[in-house]
Amino acid sequence: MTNTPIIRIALPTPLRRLFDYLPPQGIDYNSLIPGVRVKVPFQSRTLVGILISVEIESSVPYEKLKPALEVLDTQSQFTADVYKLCCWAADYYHYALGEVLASALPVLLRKGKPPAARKVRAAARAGEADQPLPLNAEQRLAVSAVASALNTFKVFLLDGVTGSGKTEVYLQVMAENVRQGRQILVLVPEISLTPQTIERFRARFSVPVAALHSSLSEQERLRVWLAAKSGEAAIVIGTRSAVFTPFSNLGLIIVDEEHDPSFKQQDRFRYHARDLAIMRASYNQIPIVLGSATPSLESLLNVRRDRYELLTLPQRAGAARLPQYRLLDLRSAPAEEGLSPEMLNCMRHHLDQGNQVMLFLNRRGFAPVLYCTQCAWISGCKRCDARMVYHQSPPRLQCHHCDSRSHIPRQCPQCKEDALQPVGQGTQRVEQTLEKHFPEVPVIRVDRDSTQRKGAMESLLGEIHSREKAILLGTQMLAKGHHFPRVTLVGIIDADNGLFSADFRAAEQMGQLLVQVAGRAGRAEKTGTVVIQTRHPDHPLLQTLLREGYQTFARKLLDEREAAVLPPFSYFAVFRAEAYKEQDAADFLACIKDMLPASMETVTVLGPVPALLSKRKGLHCQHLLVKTLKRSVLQSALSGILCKLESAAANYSVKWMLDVDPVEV
DNA sequence: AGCACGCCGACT
DNA sequence: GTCGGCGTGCTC
Repeated sequence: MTNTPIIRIALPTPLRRLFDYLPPQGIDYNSLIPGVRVKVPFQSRTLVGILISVEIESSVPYEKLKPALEVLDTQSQFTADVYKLCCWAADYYHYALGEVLASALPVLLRKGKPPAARKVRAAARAGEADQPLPLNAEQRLAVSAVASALNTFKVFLLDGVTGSGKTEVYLQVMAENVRQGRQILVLVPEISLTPQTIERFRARFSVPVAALHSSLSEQERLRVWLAAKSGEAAIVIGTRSAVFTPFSNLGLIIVDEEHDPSFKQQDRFRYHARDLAIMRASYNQIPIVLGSATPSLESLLNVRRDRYELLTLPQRAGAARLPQYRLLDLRSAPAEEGLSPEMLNCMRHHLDQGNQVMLFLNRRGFAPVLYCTQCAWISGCKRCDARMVYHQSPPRLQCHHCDSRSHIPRQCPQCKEDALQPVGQGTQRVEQTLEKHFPEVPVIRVDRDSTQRKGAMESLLGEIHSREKAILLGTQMLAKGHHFPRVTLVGIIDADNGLFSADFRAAEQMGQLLVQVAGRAGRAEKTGTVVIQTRHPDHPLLQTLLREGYQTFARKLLDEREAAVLPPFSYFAVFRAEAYKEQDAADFLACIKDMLPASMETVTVLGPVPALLSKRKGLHCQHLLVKTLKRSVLQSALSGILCKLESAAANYSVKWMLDVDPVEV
């Protein structure tokens, strides 16, 4: 027996347990505070872990305990709420606590760098803050509802279409919070954190506004993190990982475009930033506002169950009218290169009046596949279960899943005939068609290929704003977050993808996309038109969306989900396994299936089945779906098997991951 | 997940 | 004789 204390450390490793160490030699035991970073030897490596607790004894034999190398901090790196949030998330998403804690820290701190950043001169604020805009009755109601809940935990769903003045509601609620000297966290989807957005917030407030986005250097990121922790930054705007930013005095959280799937992290630690933000608000007893023109079905159900308070904004502020929808039946009017004659006429009409037209097609490249008309060969990817996309400039075949590229064959690789044809439409091909039809109008293409270069997006946006007439053509990156006041016509080139899909969320996402895209049309007092090309103009969901609007559409979808017992009326988790041999992945998942409580009739297990994209980068991917009617049953069923899983995985050569509340199945 | 240890093939 | 292939096993 010894009276040396033991320190329990969470390490950034996928092993779901804590590790015990002896304190560093000669250290003052008073400096062993939970939450400090500790440098420790771990097998042959040195890792930076987080001190969780100080213990009197360890279940590990004393002679196996190694002394830690160094305590790196004098105070915890975690505020109480963030620490609690990490513990909750590690449990809920069944992810190793050490990795969750590490992911909540800026990279420089994870690596063991000192918690300090070079000071920079605070940006000089030019002139007075912008004045608040006058509010309509519903906006005033929304502002006062949130303002009266300051200092209590309450979730608000702010349902307001584009142009209804949602941002103004945020700004005025924030202003009230700023007056009380409390900090604000604003979460936005990746795509909408543009310099314009940040500028709008900066212009309104005379307090420091910091932004956390992907193009910051690690040094800058640490600086913002420290400024928030010290209370110096009054407002932090950031994408999903900003939900872990420490604050000294957080008073309000806003999640803009709460339905956006980019709030769910899709690799490693698969958390949902909106859901974590709600937990965080409850820990702090503060209000949280979820805003969207197209709320998620999850949030709508929470409104229905009186967990959230719904705040609705009227259709559109001022004189601007809702866009008019038109369906074009592609079966009766054959499209030339993807564009039906009626679509072209409509475009001509709007362009002749000096307006802009926006066309939306969710496929980049020239054509989605190269096809041999002689022997039916298609350009498949060798490493993926997907097709190589035909790109024209620069000419190549390219897989959009593994990025492998090849030259375009002149003759069919299979039958050697000269009969190859690019089939279907991508943005590059539509661009070419448009240039033929409208030689006098500039076509501005916005997709991943045209915005790859740093600053390319900004210059394309600049061009759009400087032009009168123009055709904007793009993938969904064009649909989100940008404002184009001159656009009066929006064309959807193919709406059918969302109508018939294996993923039960496809219809919800299609509806959200159509409404969001439509919201881009007809601002600035010009009436907008939305033209939708489809082969299924009678589809009931499409009809409901266009005739009765998103709310009714969403209600019908919710009813369908309830009838089919799909989320949010049930709870999903998916085990994904990848292996070079398909059988290995399937066997491993079958082994998990056997571990799940078979007797429990409230747990349904489906699979293993090949994933939608069954082969990626040469790896075969299989899924196992676990579904329960009660959240707590899912939680305990998963907890029960995860500890056994670590050792089992080694017996199969598989890479596996667990996705709780998956956004795609 | 890493990373070391371990036991069998073609290289200066 | 050694460099190095990735199978197996462990991390306080």
